[in-house]
Parts: sequence; structure tokens; C-alpha cells
Amino acid sequence: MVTKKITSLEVAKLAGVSQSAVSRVFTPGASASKKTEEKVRKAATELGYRPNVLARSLITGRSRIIGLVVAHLDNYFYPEALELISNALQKKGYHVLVFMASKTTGSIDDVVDEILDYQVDGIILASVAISSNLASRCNARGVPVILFNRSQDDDRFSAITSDNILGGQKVARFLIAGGHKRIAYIAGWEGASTQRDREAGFVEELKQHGMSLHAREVGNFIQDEARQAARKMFTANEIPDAVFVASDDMSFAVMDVIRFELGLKIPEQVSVIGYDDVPVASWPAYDLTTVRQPANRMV
Amino acid sequence: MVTKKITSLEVAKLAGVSQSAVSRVFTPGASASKKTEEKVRKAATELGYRPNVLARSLITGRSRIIGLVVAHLDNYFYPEALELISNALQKKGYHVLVFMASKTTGSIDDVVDEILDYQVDGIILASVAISSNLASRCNARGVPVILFNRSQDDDRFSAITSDNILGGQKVARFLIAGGHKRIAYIAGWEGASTQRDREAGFVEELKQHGMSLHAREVGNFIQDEARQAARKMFTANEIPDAVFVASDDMSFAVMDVIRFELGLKIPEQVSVIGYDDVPVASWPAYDLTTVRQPANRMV
DNA sequence: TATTATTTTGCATACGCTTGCAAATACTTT
DNA sequence: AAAGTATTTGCAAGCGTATGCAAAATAATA
Repeated sequence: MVTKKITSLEVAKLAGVSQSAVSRVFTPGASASKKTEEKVRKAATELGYRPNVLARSLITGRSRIIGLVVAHLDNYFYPEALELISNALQKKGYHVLVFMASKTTGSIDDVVDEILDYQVDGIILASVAISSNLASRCNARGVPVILFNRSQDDDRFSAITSDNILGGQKVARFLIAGGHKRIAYIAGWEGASTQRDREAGFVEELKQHGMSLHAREVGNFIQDEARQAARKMFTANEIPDAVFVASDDMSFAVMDVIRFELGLKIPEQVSVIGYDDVPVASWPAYDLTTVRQPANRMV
Repeated sequence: MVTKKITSLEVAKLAGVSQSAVSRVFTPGASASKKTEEKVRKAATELGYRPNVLARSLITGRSRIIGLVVAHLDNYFYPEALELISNALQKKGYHVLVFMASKTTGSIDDVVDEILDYQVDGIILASVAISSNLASRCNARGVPVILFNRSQDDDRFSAITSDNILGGQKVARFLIAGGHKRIAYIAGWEGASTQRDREAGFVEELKQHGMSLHAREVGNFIQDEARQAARKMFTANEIPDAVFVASDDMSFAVMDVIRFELGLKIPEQVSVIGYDDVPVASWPAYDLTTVRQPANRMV
């Protein structure tokens, strides 16, 4: 039932070579003669041998594992990203260890600590901030940290984001070109750089055209709060004729409120524009920089 | 810059105890006196020591890693599941290593092989089939495999699914109660047990009420194909007045076609009912058995 | 063919930790 | 206080692999 584990030693014995020979065959970039390689390979398949990644990692110090911390898997932008990231890394022989940083778990720092225990070769933080203290810990251990879809004023890690400022500007231009006069904004969580940049670009571009925000509410990237924000915004005296919502996810909630609760027509009476271009939506929105970048930067 | 790695040995030296003592402090269920534990803990925090999970795994043979193979992360049912699973496992000290089994990668078997290299403690296959050969390999290595949202006639692994037959029946009853006369079905991939069971339950229940399928198309759980299916179904002579779509994901596509391409009203002219209860939708659909089960079964 | 340059191979050690075993210490009990 | 029992502790042997080093085998050169 519980078949014995097959180690490189057993393969060596069967192939009539030393254990190191076996190791060399399975280590890319090591020298091994044609003949022994053949013998080893044969013995290996016969025994169904596969090298133990963990033991290997113990020696090399690198695990070929990338830790990924993600908070909102329910925001459909992230599964998409996860899929791309995972695929890209897989192609390079890495794998993704997923850690949830939701409300249930404590602070992010604890999670990152756990990640470090796995001797990961790198960490990707998706829309998650990290404490300075921990940052230096990672740095000290030589573990690169990259922030995905969020930047932070810390030069110890690189951040992958789309140009959110430009994105905000584009949206503004688009709405202005559409002849809208009362343009509003529903913000995401204000601590997020993505939110800040999008709003900055948006407002700046409005100003360039001699306009300003007609209304502003905060949705914190949470659907429920976005709903609240929309209700408040669209039950005011003079309602906006266009609203830019900081994420697609919130946009859905906002649209639901506008259409089904308040009975307004989109886009006849109100234009709604989102951000992220998640598959569900296909609104004109700035397109995120290819997610494939992380994989390259990682190496 | 590259600070030396902190091993248990260094902690031991600082604390003035043996290395095994340190190990024991960090191994739950090992004996250690109050006094030494205190000394060790102090030295550990001072040095910022954290045990190396990989080295531990090498000895114990268990890695506290669960491999998760998932194919369609773009079907919104899975991110949700992933989040729940990951959270549940995290609470138990396990972590999830994600492997994509998309078209890009070769066969599932290769992927599972890779997983085994990581000495995982278990494997979860989400909507993915496994070859019999590989199944026995896993079995041989004592790695439990569980199928999530898909069952297979193989008693070597347990499968977690909702009662799809019952689900299909419920949908049928619901539609019949709604007075529908021309009830159609858009199937998922026919190799999937979930699809089979849902359809079986559905058709069976229709028959109980002296009805039969008015039309049937196959969508293979793919949105594009579902769209095709819907077009075909709703441009026929006598169109259905209700359609059960085997997954929510496909339902969206079907609804788009019905409403925006064909201009029919939902639910006035046609009722559409999906399956999975993904957050985006809130149609009356059978509710999936709690995803928390895997975590428990795992142990 | 003899000599040197090159590649291959085995030996032995290390990676950071757990764990069985026996010695040492602490705590009970009469 | 002595003998006995229960805990704690250190020692040392691994877990499965990679790798520096020196010996052996092979290829290249004269």
C-alpha cells in the first residue's frame, strides 16, 4: 500500500552509478556523459523516480515558489491576474503559493512571515500594503517583493501598476468629449495609490478643460459602500449626468442602483464608466499593462 | 545587505542551549521546560529566527502544502471556491499551491507530477479529470486526492460535489411551478459529472410531470459556445419559454444573446435559470454545498 | 604511442531541521 | 534522606539532494 519512497540513491543503485551521478542528470547545467544519463533516465522511469523539490531547495536555498498575497479574490480583476501570473510563472518553472489576506487573518505582516517560512524566491502583493519593518526583513533575506496594482513610496520593491494617472485622464477626456456637464466620481479606498492616481489624473484633466467634479463619494472598492455612495449621489438635487467609478467591481453595484433602484437609463440619462476592464464588462476603460511583466521582472 | 540566514543553531548558541532544544520549542507537542522555552523564545525574537518549513518537511515528510489544480479561473465560481478553500486551509496551517491546468500547459498528468514533486500533503482537483495511472501513483505515495465539483468512478479519491441531481430536480420543479410549457436545456461539457447529474435530475423530474425537453443544446461550460447554443435555440420555430443553463457562467452569455441580440424580455418572454449561485447572479438556483467541506475531509 | 587537456565520476560533506535514545535533572513518595 | 518516577536535555543520526574536490576515464594533441 504505502510504497517506499524512491530516492536518488535507489535509482543510482539500479543504474549502477553513484548518487551524485543521478543528481547531475536531473540538474540542468551539470556534466554527465551520454551513457550514464541514459542509464539513469532508464532506471528513473522504471522506478518512477522524481527528484524531491524540497530537499533540493534546502541545499540551493531557492524553492521556485512565489508567494502571492491577495486580499479581494472576489473582485474579479484578481482571479484574472492570478491566472496570468500563475501561468507565466509556471512556464518558467515557478509556482504560486496563495495566501489570503482577508479580514479573517490578522495583519498582512503575519501572513508575509508565514510566506518567508517557505523560503520563497519572491513575493507578490496584490493590492496590499506592507509595513516598513517587514519590508526590510524581506530585503535582508534577499527576497524580492513586488507590489501588484499598488505602489508604495519605498524603493525596496518594484511595483507593477498600469499608468493610473493617464487612465484617469483618458476617462475624463472621454466623458468631456461625450458632452457631459455634471461629472462625478466614486472613489476607491483612499489609501490606495491606484485610487489616488486615477482620481488625480481624472480631476486634473477636468481642470484642464475648465471643469471640476460635480460630486464625489467614496466606495472604498467595496460593492456595498459603492451602492451607498451611488444612492446618496443620485438622490441629490442635481444628479450627475456621468460618473466615473474607480473600479469595475464597484461599477456593477453603482449601475444596479442607478437602473433598478432609481429607474434611470444608462447611458441615456447617466453615463457610467468603470476601471479595470474585467471580462464581465467591456466598457471603454484604460487597459491594464500586461500582467506578464511580473514574471520577467521576477528573474 | 545579505544578512546571514538565522538557523536554529545560532538561536541555540545565543540561548545557551542545544539545537534540539530550540527545535523542541518550535515543535508543538514536544517537551520543554518553562525556563528553556523562555530563553529560546527570547533569543529567537532577538535574532528574528523562524524555522525553515522546507527543512522540517524534509524530515517529517509532510509539507503542509496542498496542491490545487484549477482549469477555469475565469469561471467566477472558482475564485470564490479558491478563496474559501485557501482561508480554511490557512486556518489549519496549510497552504495552497496553485497550478493552472489550462490549454497552455500539457496534460493534467504532467501538472500533477509537478505537484507531487513538492511533496504535497494532498491534492485538490477542481473540475479536472485525472488518469487512472496517475491516480494510483498518488495513492502509492499516500497523497490523498480529492475532486472538487466533479466526481469520477474511482474509489481512490473522494469527491466533493453538491447534489447535482437534486439540484437539477429543484430547477425542474421551479420551472414547472412557474407554468412553463416549453422547457429547454443548455448543457455543459458532457464529460463532466456535474453536467450529467444536473441534466439527469432535471430531465427525470420533467418526466415525472409528464414533460420532456423542448430543446437541448451543448455549451461545454464555455461562454462562446453557450452563445452559439442560445442563438440556435432561440431562432428556431418554436422557441422555449424557459431554459435551464448548466452553469451561471454560461447563463450570462445566454441572457446577453436573448436580450440584446434577439430583443426578448427576461423573464416575461423567457425564463433563464442558472446554476452555481456565483455572486454576480442571484437567481434562484440550488445552493452549492459549503465549500468548507474539503478542509475537513482533508485531515 | 606518450603526454597533456578535458570531461566524467565518486566520495564526502553540507543544507536546517526532527527524533530516538540515554544521561541528567527535577519532582514524588515512603 | 534515599529510592523511585517523571521530565528535560544533549548527542548523534538521519531526511534527500547538490556540489567542491580529487581521482579516473576519455579526448585531443604532438
